[in-house]
This record gives sequence, C-alpha cells and structure tokens, in this order.
Amino acid sequence: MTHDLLLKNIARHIQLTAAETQHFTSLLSYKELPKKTLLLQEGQPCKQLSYVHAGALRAYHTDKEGKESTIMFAVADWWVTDMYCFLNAKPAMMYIETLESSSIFQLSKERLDQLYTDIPKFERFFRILMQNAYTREQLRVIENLSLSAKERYESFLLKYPHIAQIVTQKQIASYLGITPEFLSAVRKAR
Amino acid sequence: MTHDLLLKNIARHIQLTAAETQHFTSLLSYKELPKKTLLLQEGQPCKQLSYVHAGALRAYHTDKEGKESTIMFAVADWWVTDMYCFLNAKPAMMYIETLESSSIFQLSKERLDQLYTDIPKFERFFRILMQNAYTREQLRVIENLSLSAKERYESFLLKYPHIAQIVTQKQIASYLGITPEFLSAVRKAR
DNA sequence: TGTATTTCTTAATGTACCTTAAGTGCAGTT
DNA sequence: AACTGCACTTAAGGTACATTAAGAAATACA
Repeated sequence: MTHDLLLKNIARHIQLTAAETQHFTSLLSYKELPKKTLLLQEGQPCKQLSYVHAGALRAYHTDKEGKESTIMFAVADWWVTDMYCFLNAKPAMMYIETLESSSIFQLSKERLDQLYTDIPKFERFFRILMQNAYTREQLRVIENLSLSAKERYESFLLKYPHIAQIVTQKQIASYLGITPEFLSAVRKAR
Repeated sequence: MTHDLLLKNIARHIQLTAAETQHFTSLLSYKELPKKTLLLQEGQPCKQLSYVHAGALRAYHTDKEGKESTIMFAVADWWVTDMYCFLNAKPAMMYIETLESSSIFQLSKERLDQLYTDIPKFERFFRILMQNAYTREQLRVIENLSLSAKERYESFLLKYPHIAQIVTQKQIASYLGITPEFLSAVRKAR
C-alpha cells in the first residue's frame, strides 16, 4: 500500500508541501476488496469518494424492470462515487461493485469538507476533476443522441481500449444502452 | 444592465467583499443579442463563458447528416458554453444560439484564469458549478439509457416546466433524442 | 395584411434494436 | 470429473422509434 499513484494524480493539478501531503493522506482510509464486492448499493447512504489504486470497478443503475445500465467503469487512477448522492447526502441511486480484486483509498464527505478548509488548493483540484467529469458526461450525452449503436461501440473501443479488454461484452452492452444480443450482432458485422 | 442577478447567483456559494465584487464585475463584458443570434459556431474558437442575464439560449450539435441534437437550454441565471472546448482551447463542437432576444455577461478564459489567481474563492464557486453540471449530465445519461421516449418527455416536463413553455416541440424532441413526429405521437397518447 | 416559412400533426411504411429461446463454450465449485 | 452457472452467439419474430410525405396551423417577414 503506497500513496504514490494517488499523489501523482494530484500533482498533475496542484502542488502540495510535504506537510500538506501528510495531512491529506491522513484523511484517507485504505481498503482491499475481493472481486464482486458491492462497495455501494442503491438506497444506502453514499458517504465516501473512492480513488481506485488498483483493480477495476463498475457503477451501474437498475431500472424498475431490473435492467442494468452501466454508468461508468473505474480502473486504476480513477475516482468514483455516486457523486450526486455523495454531495447532497441522498440515498444512493446506483450500485458500485468490484470487477476484480481491487484496492482503493476513500475520503468521506466530512473529511473532504475539512480538506477544503485546511488546504484550499484542493478546491482547485476537485474543480478540475469535476470539469473533466462534466465534459466527459456531456460528450457521452452527445454521442448517445447522435450515434448509432455500432458507432458508439467503435467510439468506446477507441476511447477505452484497456477497459474493453477487462470487462465482459454484457457490461459493455449495458454501458452503450443496448442488449448483449445486439452487441454480438454489431461485433459480427465488423 | 445590472449585475444583481449574477451576484446573487454567486452569493449562493461564496461571499465576496465589495472590492472583490468590483474586481469580478470589471472582468465581465455585457452583451445584448437579438433573437436567433449565433453566439458560437462549430469549428470556431470558444473563448467565452456566458452567464444568461435574461432571455434563453440553446446549445446544439449537428451530426454528419445534419441532424441536430440539443445539448442544453440556458435560461436566465444559467451559465453556458462549450465547456470542453472553452477549457481546452479547442475549436467548438457545438452551436449556441439565442432563442429570443437575450442579454448575457461574458468571461473570457484568460480573465477566468486571472480571477482564480486574484480571488481563489472562485475556485470554490466554479467547483460547485461543475459539480452540479456533472451530476446533471450523469442523470441525463442514466435517463437516456433506462427510460423510454415517453418517460424522458415526462421527466423533462417535470424538471424544466418553464423551459417547456418557451421552446418549440422540435427543440424538445432534439433534446430527448427523438424526431418531432414521434414526440407528437407521444404527446397525443397522454 | 398578405405571403412565405416554419411548426405541428397524421398516417403509411421502414428499420434499428429488443425479446425470446435455444445451443455452445468456458470458469468456478464440489 | 461432473455439475452449475454465466457469457456469448444465432435466429425468429416483435416493438419503439425513424422516414417520408402531405396538410393544417402558427409565426415571421415584406
């Protein structure tokens, strides 16, 4: 267990002193999770923001008929949570599960708020994180509205080739908003 | 032309001194735009972040066949720009046009960066703005993946009743990702 | 005030994608 | 090694939505 990867992630946007680094890492809790562990379930309080140190996770939503929609995949060096419910202290509307054995660092809402007070530079860090998340989601909305299933699949492969290796086609299909059967047909046609 | 509405928007998240308020407003430029003015076009540099003081705007994307997808509507008290291209100095991938005669305040990327330096509290303000934008887009992705066209229409009416009054059904259809003909059928069935 | 343009609707036909079902192959468990 | 479950595929039939075309109604413009 080392903070190196996480600290490099942060250093891409803000510079911390040794003391600040020390304070920041003291606010984190480290967890190792076996494969197929549910980190968050719909309806539960979502109190933690998670940084993926190693492994892979998937956030998904289930509709009234039980159909799953994958909201995001999170591999090493990604941040993941049910952001709306985390920020607004609402019950979670999604599930987050490990796709393989994973290790994460977690920051609670209380400690994040404390961090903003103690080291205001983190306002900048999370601003940039949120900017990137926003523009990524917006691009996904545009693609969902304007591309065919086949085009969205190609785009996914280009954008996340490493994720496409790790996850099942069923999961990719649920990310694209199509059935596994139709993804199979799309793949055959290439 | 008054900054009152904008300053109230900001005061919801951060407190500014009189001097800070003065400095902030000095960075803005005010514009009055007639109906159907293109504020931004695909391919152009996107140098400004706009706050809608009055009126209504629409951001949309056109695909290779010329089909429009509405990315967002922005009415009074909303911020709008092609955020990805604004932040990364890329050519715009969307159009932004006024739906009616409108007035806006604009902040250039250079001045926004200056603002972060001069008044770091704005890091917090825009962090919160980006958080809200992110969670809104994420919810839209979830709805696009899991709801039928009819359900998305109902959700739109509930979420943005005031916008539904102002814009045409053609524009609502392009926001929902369906044709105007099908929206007409959906409405008839209610 | 009339004329042009665009919006909205209706309806017939078409298609992208879904549902169901059945079969194959593979990984996990005993 | 056999059993179990799950992922993936294939294919037939079904549905949500698109396309095209045409007319009516609203809006813009000269």
